[in-house]
Amino acid sequence: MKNREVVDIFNNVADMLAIRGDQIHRILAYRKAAESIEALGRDINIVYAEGKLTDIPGIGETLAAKIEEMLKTGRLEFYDKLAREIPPSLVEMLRVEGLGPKRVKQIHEVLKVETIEQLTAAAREGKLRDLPGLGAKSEAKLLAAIEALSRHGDARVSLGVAWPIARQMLAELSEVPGVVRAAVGGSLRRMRDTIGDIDLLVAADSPEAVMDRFAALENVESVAGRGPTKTNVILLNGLGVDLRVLPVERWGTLLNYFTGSKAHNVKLRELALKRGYSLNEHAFTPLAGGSEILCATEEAVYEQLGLTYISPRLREDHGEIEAAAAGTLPNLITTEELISDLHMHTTWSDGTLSILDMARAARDRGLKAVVITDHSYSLGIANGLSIERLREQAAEVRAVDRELGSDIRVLHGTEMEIRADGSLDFPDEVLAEVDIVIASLHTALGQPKEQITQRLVGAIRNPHVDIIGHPTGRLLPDRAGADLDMDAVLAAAAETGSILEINANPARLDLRDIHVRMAVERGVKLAINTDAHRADELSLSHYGVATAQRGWATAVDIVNTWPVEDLIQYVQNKVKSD
DNA sequence: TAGTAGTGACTAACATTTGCCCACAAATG
Repeated sequence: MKNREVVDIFNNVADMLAIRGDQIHRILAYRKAAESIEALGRDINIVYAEGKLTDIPGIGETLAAKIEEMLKTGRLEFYDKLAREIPPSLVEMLRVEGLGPKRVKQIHEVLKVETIEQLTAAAREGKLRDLPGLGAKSEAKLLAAIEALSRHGDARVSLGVAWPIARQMLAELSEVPGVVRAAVGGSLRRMRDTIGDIDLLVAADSPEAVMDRFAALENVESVAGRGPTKTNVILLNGLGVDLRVLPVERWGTLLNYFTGSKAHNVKLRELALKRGYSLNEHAFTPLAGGSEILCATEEAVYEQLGLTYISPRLREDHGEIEAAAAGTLPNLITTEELISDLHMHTTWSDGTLSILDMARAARDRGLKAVVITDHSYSLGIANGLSIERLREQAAEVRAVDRELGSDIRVLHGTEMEIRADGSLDFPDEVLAEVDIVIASLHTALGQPKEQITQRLVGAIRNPHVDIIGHPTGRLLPDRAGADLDMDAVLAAAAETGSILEINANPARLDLRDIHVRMAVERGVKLAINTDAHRADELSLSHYGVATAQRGWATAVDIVNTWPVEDLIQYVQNKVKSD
């Protein structure tokens, strides 16, 4: 059984318990366990084999025993028993916006409705409006919500899709008279790899004008709710957008609240209570009575709590609050610190620009070094290079390097295929001729864990391979990527000094945040590369930086901050030390 | 249910807005 299945079962159990009306803390225990396993980054089977299940936050003896049962038998008796009482199809009904556990229970008990289909029929027949607490309006709203669910689902979109939309909306709201500040909040500000909805915040004294403009933006399909301080809309693409407007003197608490995460907020508010304040999005209020303490900046919010400022990228309740209290937060990598990009393509394979044009574009962006890394021949669909063409290309790269002089170093590399059988496209003597070797998986990503892990570890152990490109091969938001044993991959990289890539393309973000953090903890070096196929894709590096930040990475962890001579020295040492 | 203190009992997840019905459920971070 995989992590994902354990997570799903625990989440389903939590939903079933909620519908049944169980005690809140029991429900929370299952949710917390599911979240912890989701953020684990390691195969739960391995953690179990090590006897370390109860080391996972929120897993005690009872849940450890349940995990053991699932891993050993593939089933959970408690879940099966619960399913006989609360049909799992009722859990599906919770996905309908506007339906929570109480309503689902009520509808199930009174009308014997068990599925979304039956719910639709009941609503069409006008049976819902007679239930206490519901009316004709709720009935119509539920029908619309069911329709929306079947049209868009409740899928998340990738960061790269949400970010430009949010920027555009923000720009338009900023133009409204009276707007002092406007910002993105939520998971988008935290730069999670996928986004469930967009959260926007505005500082203004009179919200009405802002709300009007917001509701009238051209990509807005419908207004789902509107009050004096809060409006939420659905975009044409199905994405939800929330807008919150407060006066500027409350900006710090507002921004902090609306950035989240929820778990981070709850922890902060608990901390506030311990220090004698109630904290909400408006202000700190002394429990003993007295006037509010307003925070115009987030720095002031954290200071009031006795914490150093915490970057939005870290706000997941993954230890950042404790680190801020102890003053041990890392000095996170920034985009400005990147001076090289080690992975890009040209017309020699599937890129759109010549070597010279790519190098110039990189130079114009202020980079000090680039590595030209076109595909190798077994990736035929991308016009991969043969040995002969690779050698021809080397001459052109050297010429471009000379032509551009001291402004930028242009190095020759390759993005070489790791073939399905684990062999590499180029022999060692050819690899020795190029400056930087990236090895990547593009095919047969569905191989069994053992096999694909060995395939990647084999490449890591080749002394000529310097970087592993987009290690898992995932594509957001839907393709999961290779089922790698990340413990084994990181161990091999740590041992050999191999560099793992954080591919900055927002459709990849691979390595992902939790694996970046594991790599940083184990001293594995990382590279933030754009994998650009066009000039404008060189600007994607900030997504990679955000991912690195979410993994608590600092400049020393990221080889793109190093002077290029140091990097060349580093990869040459790898060959020598073999 | 987890965690803690202590081997069975107790505590623990914050604070809001909105809609719709007329007090509460749902949704938000």
